Amino acid sequence: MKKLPKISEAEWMVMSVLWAKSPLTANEVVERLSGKTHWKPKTVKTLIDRLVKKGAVKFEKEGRRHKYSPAVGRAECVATERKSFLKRVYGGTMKPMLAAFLEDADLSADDIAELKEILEQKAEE
Amino acid sequence: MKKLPKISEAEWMVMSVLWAKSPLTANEVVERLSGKTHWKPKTVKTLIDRLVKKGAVKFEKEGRRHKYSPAVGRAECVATERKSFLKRVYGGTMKPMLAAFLEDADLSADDIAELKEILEQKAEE
DNA sequence: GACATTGGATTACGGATGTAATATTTTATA
DNA sequence: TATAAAATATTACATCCGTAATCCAATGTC
Repeated sequence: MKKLPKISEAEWMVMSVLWAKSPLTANEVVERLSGKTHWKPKTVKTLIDRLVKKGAVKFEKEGRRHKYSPAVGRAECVATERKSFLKRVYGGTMKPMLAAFLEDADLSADDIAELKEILEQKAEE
Repeated sequence: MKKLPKISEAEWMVMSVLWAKSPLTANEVVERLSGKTHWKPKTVKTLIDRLVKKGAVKFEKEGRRHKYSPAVGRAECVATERKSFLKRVYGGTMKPMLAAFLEDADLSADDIAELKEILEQKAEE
């Protein structure tokens, strides 16, 4: 299992748009971020460059433009983030944290049903 | 609601020991961290100082020693962290993230029962 | 009282991050 | 073909973070 680069808070925004759709040009990324952030285009470009340098994003030249795509999977990054979060704030134990999340969450009846379903399936294992 | 200082990864270690017990002298904090980390005492001192400067830790002088205590609650900090995490990786929607957590988690039968209980109570609201 | 010890205060330093501006290279246009 | 427009590459810079070392002040010791 290859190891994932560390993605900063601001960089996550960029990765999110690329995970949603790719490949994209730098400008397309900028567009998709406007509204969500107030970053100048140059800022976005810097973030993309850093992600490329870290190996989290790759690109191919299409004509003379670059088309960027994620080089790492969203699921793995999320899992990494989740573990780091857990370790930091809950010392690694899942249950208290899940309890806190569930209590806190704003869930529809359907959501609740679905989550219960998951728990029931786990109970059977 | 006053706003919480941002606590870095290394600083969380320090906060954790102070949340577990306080007040403590700097050296007591160092002791409680040894084993968990390889930090030199000076490093721990720096972290404590930074936390004081941020307003996350306070102290009173006992003779020439300082006795340090948390100035912010663990629960609030955890909640803040949780929200930041959520926003970053799931764009703020709870359900998919909870589903991922639950599916992934290694839970005992008791844990599952307790979590289901929470969901059932929520369903009644 | 002089000196060693011990703790707190100040300073250090490289790398990461947020937030860009400037410079250079391509490409399109007149 | 000279120049403007656009895209990429390079550079900037303050702050935060990890990781300490050094300096100073109070205390205990001889």
